[in-house]
Amino acid sequence: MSEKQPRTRIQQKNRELILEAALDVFSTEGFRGATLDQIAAQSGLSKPNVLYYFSSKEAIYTQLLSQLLDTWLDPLRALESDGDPIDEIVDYALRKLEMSREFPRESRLFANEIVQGAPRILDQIEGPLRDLVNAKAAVISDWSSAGRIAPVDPHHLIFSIWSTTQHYADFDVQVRGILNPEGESHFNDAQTFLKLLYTRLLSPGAP
Amino acid sequence: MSEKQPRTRIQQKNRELILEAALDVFSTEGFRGATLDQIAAQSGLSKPNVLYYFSSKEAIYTQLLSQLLDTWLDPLRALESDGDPIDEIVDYALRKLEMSREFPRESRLFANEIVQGAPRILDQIEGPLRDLVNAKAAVISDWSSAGRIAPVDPHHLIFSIWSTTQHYADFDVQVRGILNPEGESHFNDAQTFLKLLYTRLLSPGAP
DNA sequence: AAATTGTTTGACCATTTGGTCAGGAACACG
DNA sequence: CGTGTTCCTGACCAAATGGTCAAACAATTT
Repeated sequence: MSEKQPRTRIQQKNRELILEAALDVFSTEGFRGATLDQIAAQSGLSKPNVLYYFSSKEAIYTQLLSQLLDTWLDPLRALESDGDPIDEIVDYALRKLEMSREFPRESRLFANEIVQGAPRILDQIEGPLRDLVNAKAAVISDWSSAGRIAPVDPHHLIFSIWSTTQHYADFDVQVRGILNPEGESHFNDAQTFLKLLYTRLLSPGAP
Repeated sequence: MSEKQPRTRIQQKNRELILEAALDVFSTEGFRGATLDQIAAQSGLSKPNVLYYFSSKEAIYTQLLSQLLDTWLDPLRALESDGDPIDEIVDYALRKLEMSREFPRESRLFANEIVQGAPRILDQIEGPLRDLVNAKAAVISDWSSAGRIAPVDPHHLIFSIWSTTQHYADFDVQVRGILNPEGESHFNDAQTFLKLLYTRLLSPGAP
């Protein structure tokens, strides 16, 4: 299913060039909106040359997408049932926020795909992603019924972590437009805020 | 700047038909990804006829966008400094969630535009939106320093409300893919969760 | 150096796309 | 009814787009 793996240095290098350029383009234009000419220009290669390394526009896109999905879930995988529940969840949120800071293009690529109906990733969502989420939701659920954190719906907790953290990558323009200063200090404020948000939510207390 | 207003019933009706169809198409494909043929087909009119009512693809899009932005901020406008602070904020979040349930296409249209860099709405964001947010942030800030709610960064509070609520419209496919049941009951669960989230965050207590 | 294999390109193609236009059909109204 | 206005369409166009291909160019191997 995936593209044949590189045999020469040139192949290695040019594939990376293309994927890098394609990430730029797809993440800001979506699949349909992106053009091979843009990707070619951005990567410094000619269009036929791009198609020498990838069989089609779609091949580049799905390659990017499948590469991405795996890394994307690492922060959630790292949530362990051993540690302190609140720390684990807060840390998960902060790790996710960090990914938004480090890899905003990847986040936007994903956002574009999902907003537009996830036409070429739906099975990944209903398969592996769903399983992972259910597993971790079970862990949280256990913490909850053991009284170690305040009761919450674990699925919606996870959704809220996704949305609040990805927001800083996906809606970056909006965030910047409202907090006019150019500085990136708002990521620190976001960190503080999220720590607060989930600590207060989960600290045992009210029903 | 806006299209001349309708003079006949036919104009009225067909404009609405077009905008309705265009909302469908633009919200799932983004501006570049959408085509006039799709909009024409969806609206049941011929392509030249669509262009009889709107001067260009872009004209349809910007019309939709400017119409939208106004209604979109109503829930925030309704946040009053009079009422009980926590109720006001929780109610705001619930109103916003309700909009995600009622107008998911509008939410997705907006999401597409922002994710792709807000090329034709940036000034609206840096202008009116920014002003409104700052005004309401000031209100929240006052509540905060009066000790009526626990201290929080008001801007990031607002961002978190936007993201958590819009998530249910914009990432609908993902949400459904994970909570496999077809039923829409998850909106009720979301409501409960958000009520909890913001009540716990804002109830005076911890630093 | 010749032969083989891998890389790059200019020219080309079919289709799609946003948009135009001349004229016809439907409607309004005196 | 007739005449002006609004509405609608088929035919058309130029540009953009995804993709192909034969041939030129480099690298590598023998």
